[in-house]
Amino acid sequence: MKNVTIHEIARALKIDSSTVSRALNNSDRVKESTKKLILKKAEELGYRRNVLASNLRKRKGNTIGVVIPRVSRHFFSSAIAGIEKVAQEAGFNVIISQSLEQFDREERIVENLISNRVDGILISVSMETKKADHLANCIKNGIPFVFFDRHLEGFPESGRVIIDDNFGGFTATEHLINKGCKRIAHFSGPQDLHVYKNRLEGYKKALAKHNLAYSSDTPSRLTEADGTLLAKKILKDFKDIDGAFFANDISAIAAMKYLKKAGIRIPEDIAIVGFSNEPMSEVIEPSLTTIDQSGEIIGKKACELLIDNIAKGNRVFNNEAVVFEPKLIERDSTKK
Amino acid sequence: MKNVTIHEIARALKIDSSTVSRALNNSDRVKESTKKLILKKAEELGYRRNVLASNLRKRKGNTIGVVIPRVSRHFFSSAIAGIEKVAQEAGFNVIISQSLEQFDREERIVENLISNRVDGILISVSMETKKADHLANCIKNGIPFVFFDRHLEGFPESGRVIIDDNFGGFTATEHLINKGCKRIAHFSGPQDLHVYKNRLEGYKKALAKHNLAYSSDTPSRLTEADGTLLAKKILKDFKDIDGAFFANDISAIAAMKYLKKAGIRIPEDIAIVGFSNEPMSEVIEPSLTTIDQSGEIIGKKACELLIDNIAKGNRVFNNEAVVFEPKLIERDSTKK
DNA sequence: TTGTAGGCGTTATCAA
DNA sequence: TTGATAACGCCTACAA
Repeated sequence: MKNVTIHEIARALKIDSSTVSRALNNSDRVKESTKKLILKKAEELGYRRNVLASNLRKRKGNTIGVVIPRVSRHFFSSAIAGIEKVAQEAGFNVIISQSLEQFDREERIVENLISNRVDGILISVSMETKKADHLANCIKNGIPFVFFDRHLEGFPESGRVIIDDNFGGFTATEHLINKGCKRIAHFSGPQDLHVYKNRLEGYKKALAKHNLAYSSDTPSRLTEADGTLLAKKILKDFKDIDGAFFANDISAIAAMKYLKKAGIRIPEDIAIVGFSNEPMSEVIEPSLTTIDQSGEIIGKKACELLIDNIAKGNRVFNNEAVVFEPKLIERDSTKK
Repeated sequence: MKNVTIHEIARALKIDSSTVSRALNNSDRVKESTKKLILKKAEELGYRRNVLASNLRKRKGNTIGVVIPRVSRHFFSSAIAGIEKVAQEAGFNVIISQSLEQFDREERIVENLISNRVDGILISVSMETKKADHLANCIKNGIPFVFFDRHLEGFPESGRVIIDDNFGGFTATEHLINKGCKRIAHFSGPQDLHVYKNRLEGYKKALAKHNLAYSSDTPSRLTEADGTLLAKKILKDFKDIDGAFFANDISAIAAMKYLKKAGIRIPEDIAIVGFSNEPMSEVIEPSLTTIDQSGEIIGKKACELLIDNIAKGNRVFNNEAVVFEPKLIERDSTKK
């Protein structure tokens, strides 16, 4: 399986490979006529630049690594869409990997990206991530990264693009209050992640503002199974609530399914608000009131910031914290 | 930003870099004691193998490229899960790219993968894909690929892992017939793709078997918007149908939403069957009867086949066509 | 068990 | 405008 190289083109044309290289890179230091000749011969021989060799020589590969919990979550797949758009325009390739919410997977992925000499990393950390040695490694290796959505503290070098989860939690909760709910429960996620901690804070703030009692369960991982479990708990331990704010849609929807089967009327008995605006939330009945995070915009912005930092050649990092304001999407699960 | 190389380790230890290389590759042709020494020094210096250089030298990169229409479709994200599992065990990296159903994107992606010298490609083609020059290019460059789900004809070199869409279409349609439907419409996808053509064939076969009349619309791309459009057409041109088989869940669900608003009762007025078993199909009311494609199993099998072919060093390709039988998931949208 | 030497395919620097 | 040469970092015959 012989691969055509610049040397073969050079040999065929009886010129030097360095000239071929220049021509293929469209340098202006090569005569137009020979350039044409070279391009033609390259086409003819089916030449294809060996990106590995080129990157090795240039010590960079024009590649951005993206690390997310899972591609199947709507927020993340929209973020990817935004990232790819920006990256492509700037001539970067994108490598996507999913941690599946597992810290060890996340570690391996980041190690791998470093080893592959990516130019930068966009990351939304897993639910298990508490330490950040793997990210410290990036810095050590001169690879800039930008957090989006789920971030960690302690990285003055790196930017982050997030939403105001505190505001989101506050808005969700106050919406329930405005609808007349008096006993509102909140079901949160891992508190090591700011997104969940802040949603909880926002919830508390809204309660405090309106002088209502606090009623929250221990945080879960907010999977579908967790949602079902939480619904059972509601029927057992939170029997008197009239409103519930779930920290994501997946758990909220699973809970709704269970509660409906148990004869609880939504929103009459319990009004419900989710978080993320998964496509499913529009489909379930009653449709689920939720908070939209506009993943595509966040992805775009994060990618811009990263490319900016890559361009800066990691001298002075742009460690901006861009914060978007999430939007309440009012639907039937709170329509009283 | 100095990167630690094997040479620096060698210099620090006053030995040759080739010994270092051997030690780092855990060769048994280096004394245990020096190996220990080298590993320790490597750790100490924060050495990290330059995968680019290593791959260049070895002329292969232990990487599999995956090309799919979109990550946000349940079938594809489950397929990815299966692929990653198998790939990881075999020590391969996985690069995921989405064509977004656009042929030119798909072409670019494949070109890119070839340029990056991936060891093999797993692909499920876009709805726009009719030609396959880009894949012929893979063969020409000695890169094996395996189709999964959406495949093309004319590649005797490459295997494929698919489901029996004909059977799926037949099963879906006969299910409607068994439920008492007499006038069943089918809404298909691009006929260049075998999956949709075969689902249509299966539909026809079931009708023929039961002596029922055929009633199908021109194929669409089966997006959400298409689903809404199809629902409008049903109200206008297919007013008398009592059953509908959609070639995917996304369009079926969009249609259901519209029909419900228009006062059509499901399944009483029209029974509906989708295809793919998207998570949403379980959530909508009535829950949607559909055909499950078991993405993870397909992904796994496809990846195994590919790795098999990679191992064969593209001498004799395993061009097996593995066909899985899809399963009907009966839900409320056909419960008469 | 270790060292020597050369090359994977490109690109950058210098000289012509 | 072109050519010669070295280097990017690693691996692997071959020799010692």
